[in-house]
Amino acid sequence: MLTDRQLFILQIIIDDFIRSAQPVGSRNLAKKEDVSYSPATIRNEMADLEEMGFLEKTHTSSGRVPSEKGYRYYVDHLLAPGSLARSEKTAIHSIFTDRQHGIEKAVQNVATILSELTSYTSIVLGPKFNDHKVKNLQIIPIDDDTAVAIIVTDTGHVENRLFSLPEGIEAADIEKMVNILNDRLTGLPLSELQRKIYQETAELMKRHIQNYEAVLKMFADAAGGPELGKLFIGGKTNIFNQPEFRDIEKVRLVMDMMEKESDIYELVRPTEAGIQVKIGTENAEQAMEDCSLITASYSVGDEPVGTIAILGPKRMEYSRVITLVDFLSHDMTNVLTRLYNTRL
Amino acid sequence: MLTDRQLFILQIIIDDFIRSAQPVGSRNLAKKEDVSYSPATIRNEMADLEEMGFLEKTHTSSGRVPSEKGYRYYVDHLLAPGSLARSEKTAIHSIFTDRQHGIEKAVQNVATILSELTSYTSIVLGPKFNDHKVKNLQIIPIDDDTAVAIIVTDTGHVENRLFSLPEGIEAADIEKMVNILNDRLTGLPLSELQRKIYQETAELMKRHIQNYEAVLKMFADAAGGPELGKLFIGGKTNIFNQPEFRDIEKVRLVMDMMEKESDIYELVRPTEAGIQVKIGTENAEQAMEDCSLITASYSVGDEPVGTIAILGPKRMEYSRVITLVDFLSHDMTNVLTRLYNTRL
DNA sequence: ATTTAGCACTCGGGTATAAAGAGTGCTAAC
DNA sequence: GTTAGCACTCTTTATACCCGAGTGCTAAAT
Repeated sequence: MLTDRQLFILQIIIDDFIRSAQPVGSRNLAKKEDVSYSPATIRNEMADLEEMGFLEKTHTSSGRVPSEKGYRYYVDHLLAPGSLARSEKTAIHSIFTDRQHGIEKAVQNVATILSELTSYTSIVLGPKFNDHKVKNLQIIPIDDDTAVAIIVTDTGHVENRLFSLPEGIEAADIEKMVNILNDRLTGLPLSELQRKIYQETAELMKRHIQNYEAVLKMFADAAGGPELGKLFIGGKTNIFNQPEFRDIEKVRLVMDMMEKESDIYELVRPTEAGIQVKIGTENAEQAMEDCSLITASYSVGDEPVGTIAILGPKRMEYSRVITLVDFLSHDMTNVLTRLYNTRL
Repeated sequence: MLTDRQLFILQIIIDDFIRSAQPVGSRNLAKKEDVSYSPATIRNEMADLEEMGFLEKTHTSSGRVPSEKGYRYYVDHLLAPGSLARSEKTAIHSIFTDRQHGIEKAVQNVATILSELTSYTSIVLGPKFNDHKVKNLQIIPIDDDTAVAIIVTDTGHVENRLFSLPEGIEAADIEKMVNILNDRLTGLPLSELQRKIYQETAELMKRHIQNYEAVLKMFADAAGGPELGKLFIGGKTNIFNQPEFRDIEKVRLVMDMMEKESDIYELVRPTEAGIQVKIGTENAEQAMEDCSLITASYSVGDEPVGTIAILGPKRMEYSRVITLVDFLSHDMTNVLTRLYNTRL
């Protein structure tokens, strides 16, 4: 449906626009060394490409600019697979060498480095802990009517929550409870914890502890943690560098969205595995109209547990970013899988 | 040094400029009902005020704009003490009624509500936990060479850190250690924890546990927590509403700063008690040139533990914000002091 | 049947000019 | 001491103008 020459011209136009942010005209295009057609020929092809919806004009006599459909086609069919510089690879690997600070810090670093490497905004959805298994449970009484529930997972992650103690509960009873809980629940994945608390321990507790129900209920409530991981965003202000965001209203739209965690979750919520590219209005979010989002999930074993994403202008360096995000997501998958399996 | 009339005029000019963001001219000023001088008189006074450095012109024949010195004088001498609307007071009190979610959530709410109430940007430096006392210590081994250190304070705050276990340590030894640690360190303020760990427990451990030193060292390292509380920022994008920040470069400067935690810490690091107003270049930070910052510390008992702050344009509603910040900081002090004391 | 050269036309951006509006400073009168 | 009057300044807005980059179309060249 598109001739080779049309493909070639479309590609050059988009490549050029991505670099320059300027509408590209037939004259300048013809001047490039690897282009051997006359401006007039190019104009004709451009007119056809526009008619088919791949290009647009900003006004009647301006050069051409890729349309959303144009970008889509470019991403789906024309992308030259890029490769990473050695320095980029080492930068990425270095994130995970220092393991001592725990997963959170590492994920934070991923966000920072991604945004620095791309000079776009990075979003990293930290791993969810549903699959991680309970290593240890504690109930630490704070005063007469409050206690802290602590859950340690086999990955070294610690969840804690305050909860109310019913009146008249005894320290000895709490100790007994903790023993029973640990005995029965250690090794369970967090996702099943809440469901199994009653099932596994109620019977036993009934026998040994009076008034156990109220405590157990509070503890079970506290155990119902967040389903998703934490969000990290790097390079929030990088959008200011983009010439098409000289307009303060546009910047504001994007900035406002970035402050609203729920919107960002919606954007990067893991859906399918692999790399996804959402261009402009392909994103549900209104504020993303002039932006594109490239997401990749990373996994532990075969289970996707989080997402890394790059948010940039529609005029994004798709090739570079896709290569980078792909590489990094695999790297994260490897590291996390190894980390997790050694602790099984 | 300033006549009453000059004070009066200065005040009206600043009030007006804060409202309108427009340079104010003699003609318009004279039209106000409570002004009974002719434009010419006002012009003379304005010229004097300018000569003294309280006012500035944006160009030779523009109206006057307050200088930094003008704002300073206004804040120090001319501020009409404002009062809060009932709705504002209830909004503030409501932050602390729901205590179940712990201090972090409450502080987060403070930031959000502050920014909504003022439509400026709010910064809240969460309480530091130095004074909070150790309630319970745990060491949970994760695998052969890693463990999590957990510190629970009497306020229900939980600190946790991953650390390396030396080789060949036994589970039984760890249990003994935890017992000794709890026995000796419970009740100590966090700030002294690290220092006292050796002092209080080394002797005892030497007697019962072999190879205790390596573990103790790691644990002591992990206990050295952050000195300051967490930062919360609300309404980051509110600056976009200010007409003097139509300029994308100015916005960027401020936004960049807000992404840099260390800069913000520097800005709101608690210094003296009470309310402080820093206008424009009175702030060390370059990016604050066109902004003002109003800070107030809040305390537990007599000890300041954190800061709340409002960051806005130099043309800020000083009166309103000061009243609000003052009220809120006292409210927080009361709530936290009560909370803390019941748990002593 | 393509491809290309040539040309008329369009539009945005930059510059010059003019007029309007808001404001000042100064002088002289009140 | 206060104020009216006036000349002057500077910004803003509007208008006209030209230039450059680009297009679309037609006709010639390949």
